[in-house]
Amino acid sequence: MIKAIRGTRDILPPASSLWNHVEAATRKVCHGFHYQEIRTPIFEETALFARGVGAETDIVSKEMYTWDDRDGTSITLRPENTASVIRAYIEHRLDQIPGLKKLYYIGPMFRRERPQKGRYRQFSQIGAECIGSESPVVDAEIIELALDILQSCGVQNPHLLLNSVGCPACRPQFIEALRERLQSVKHTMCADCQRRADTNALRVLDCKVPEDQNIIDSLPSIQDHLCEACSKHFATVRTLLEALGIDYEIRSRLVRGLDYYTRTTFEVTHGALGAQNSILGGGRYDGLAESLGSRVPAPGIGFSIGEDRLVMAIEEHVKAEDLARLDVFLIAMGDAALHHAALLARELRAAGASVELSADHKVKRAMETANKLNAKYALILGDNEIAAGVYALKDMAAGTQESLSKEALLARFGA
RNA sequence: GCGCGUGUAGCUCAGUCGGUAGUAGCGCCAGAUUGUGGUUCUGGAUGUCGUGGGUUCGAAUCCCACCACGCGCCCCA
Repeated sequence: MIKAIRGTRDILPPASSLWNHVEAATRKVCHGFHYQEIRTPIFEETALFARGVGAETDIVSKEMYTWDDRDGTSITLRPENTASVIRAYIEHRLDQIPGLKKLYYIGPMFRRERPQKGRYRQFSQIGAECIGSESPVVDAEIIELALDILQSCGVQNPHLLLNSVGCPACRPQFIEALRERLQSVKHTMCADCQRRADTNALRVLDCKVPEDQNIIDSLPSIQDHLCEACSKHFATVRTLLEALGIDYEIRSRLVRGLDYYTRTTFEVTHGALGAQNSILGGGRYDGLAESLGSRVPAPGIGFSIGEDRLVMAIEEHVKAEDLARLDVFLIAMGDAALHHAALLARELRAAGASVELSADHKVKRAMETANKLNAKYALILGDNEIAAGVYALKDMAAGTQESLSKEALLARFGA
């Protein structure tokens, strides 16, 4: 048997209704903030990600699905979408269009990692980007958007972590200070940290080994090394978030894995997700456009939500079965009734109801099916009803049945 | 990519010291007289024991490899 390949999966009903629920809620919230959808290709030239995400990152150096096209061009399935969005922004000269570019996307991404709970090789991200402004107002707003999406999808108790990673003017100095300090203490740390101290000093801050935590707490904080402009920017973001009533935790150890981030970075974690407890990550990327070869600057900020993880976070209390609930199981008895029932089904659907027409001839069998499908109502249409000009509507949960005129029936479903 | 664990019916699982698979539960199908489900009762179907090798007279059981999933590491959504 051929099976879905490692790290990919089928999303079947009724679980797929959770995904629809999440995506519908996202679109609605995005509309409220006047973000509009952008759809970019799921594969791009490899160079886009190498330059955008950073050739030294794990994503680019070992996790991409890459192959050579027939003309020799190196092609890669997108591992994330921000680089593509900025590419589209530059390519189509969106900077020439008035106003800030506020874009959102929903779609699959690909990374060749070891699959785990909440980590797949094909996974879906919901993200948004606001391009064209360096203002901290935009930072606060996009964080608000991100949290609104989570909330409207039904995520309970999201935890917002906030940091600033500085800019090309101040971050190198911080890294230097960090590296210097590590030289004197790294021999007391775990093997991984000793390695990171030389290769990627920022990563030491992310270490989860309990014995290392005291040392890490004593390391220099980037908060103390921000330049004046970054410091002011960050202070304004915090003030705005507080004005919006958004709770956050400063996590000066929060460093992100993508090279393009500057200034504000943030992450949302959620319990009950296991080791992959990060549900959302984002940040500002003021230099990304230039590093992709743009002649015009395109400062921006964005985030992406792991849709698989988002669904996982809500499936305990948002029931997929209820989202895809069948309203009416329509039971027709006899050929005359069947003709009648098909037309009635059409009217009920027009009124907004979810309707299935029974294929069973025996009422008993049809009722059994209605029960198994968890229909709200069984609607019985036979010779008796046709003669009397009424419809027998049975409430499956209550077990009660009533005779209704067509008008009363349609009114029941909001027509 | 590394370490640990798991893999038997559609699902959850039992299976002794290696002796040729279970009346198991749930689900599914069919019945219990003619237009009414859920509870109950009766009957029934379904397995390459993850895959491929090896050891053995004999392997679901022991060994090896591979695959998939889970947990952790790395890293990240």
